[in-house]
Amino acid sequence: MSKVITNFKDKTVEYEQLLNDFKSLLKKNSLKFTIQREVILETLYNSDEHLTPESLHHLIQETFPDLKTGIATVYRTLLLLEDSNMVTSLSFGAQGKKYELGAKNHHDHLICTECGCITEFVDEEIEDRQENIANELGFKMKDHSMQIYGICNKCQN
Amino acid sequence: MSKVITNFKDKTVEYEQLLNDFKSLLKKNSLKFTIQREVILETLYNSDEHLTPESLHHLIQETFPDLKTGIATVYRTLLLLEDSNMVTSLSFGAQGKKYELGAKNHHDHLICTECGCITEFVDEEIEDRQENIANELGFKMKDHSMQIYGICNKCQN
DNA sequence: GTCGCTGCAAAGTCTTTGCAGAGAG
DNA sequence: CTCTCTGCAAAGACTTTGCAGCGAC
Repeated sequence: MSKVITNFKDKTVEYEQLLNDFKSLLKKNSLKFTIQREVILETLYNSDEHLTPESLHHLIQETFPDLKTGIATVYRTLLLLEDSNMVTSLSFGAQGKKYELGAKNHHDHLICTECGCITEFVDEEIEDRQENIANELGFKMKDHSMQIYGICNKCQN
Repeated sequence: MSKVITNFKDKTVEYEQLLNDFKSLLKKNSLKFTIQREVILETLYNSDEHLTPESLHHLIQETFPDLKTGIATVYRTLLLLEDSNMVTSLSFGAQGKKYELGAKNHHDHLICTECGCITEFVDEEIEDRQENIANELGFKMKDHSMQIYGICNKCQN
């Protein structure tokens, strides 16, 4: 049975925990914990959306108008977070990537081609099959992504 | 049981057929059949690789040195073919898209993160589940794509 | 204090577009 | 002939990089 994930962040990862992970990561690599990096992590955490670097940047500017965060820092931090597997990126047909927190909370995506909205879900059956397929073909699986494109409930009206 | 697709093009779509489809498509939209468009379709057909616009362009320049095909025409034709569902594009983590012929021969992809090679496969079980999941969530499915990332057999050595 | 980080702007990529001449129908 | 295509080069969109001053540790 597949399961729609509506509030997985609250259930599985507390912000405190996330922040600590981030700090450990930074310390381990002799990197510095800056206000910009914190704000980026926090904004990603508080957003239910899948954000592009640009939309994330806008959101930060709105939420923290006093902090002049440059788009370059957003890009740099997203790369850092992605390399550390703290965020995952989705590439779409068009241009640009969208980022979301939490590779640990694996899930796949239903993407509406009308309004661009994204619904997340997990299906154990598919997860298992993917692993099996990779094995069958001599592939050492590291990750996977699945997108279903279609028209969401709202847009069908 | 999943199935690796090794030579699906030969088995399912003849080039003649493909070319005719393309010509019909063009005629239907009052577009013209040009040598550049033919060469692009033919090169896509003859290649087993998933091609980027740039690699396709290079390949064409090598194969048809007399024909000065511009990269812009390659982009324009790929967009045309994609809009008409004659080719499908894959977006990767990095930048750029790769194109392949034949939306009709649906299959998913195993992508090696080391060498970038792509193995195609079909798994009925997953195909069915995807359809079901979309239905369960009130989604009218139009298309889907699935990629498994990992390390291929060769690169494990 | 040191050394990494930031914002800015410049430089890179990749892709799209405008245009005048070429070519398909 | 007409109207679309093409190649070229310029423009655009998105992302990365260099640098000088700033700030975490």
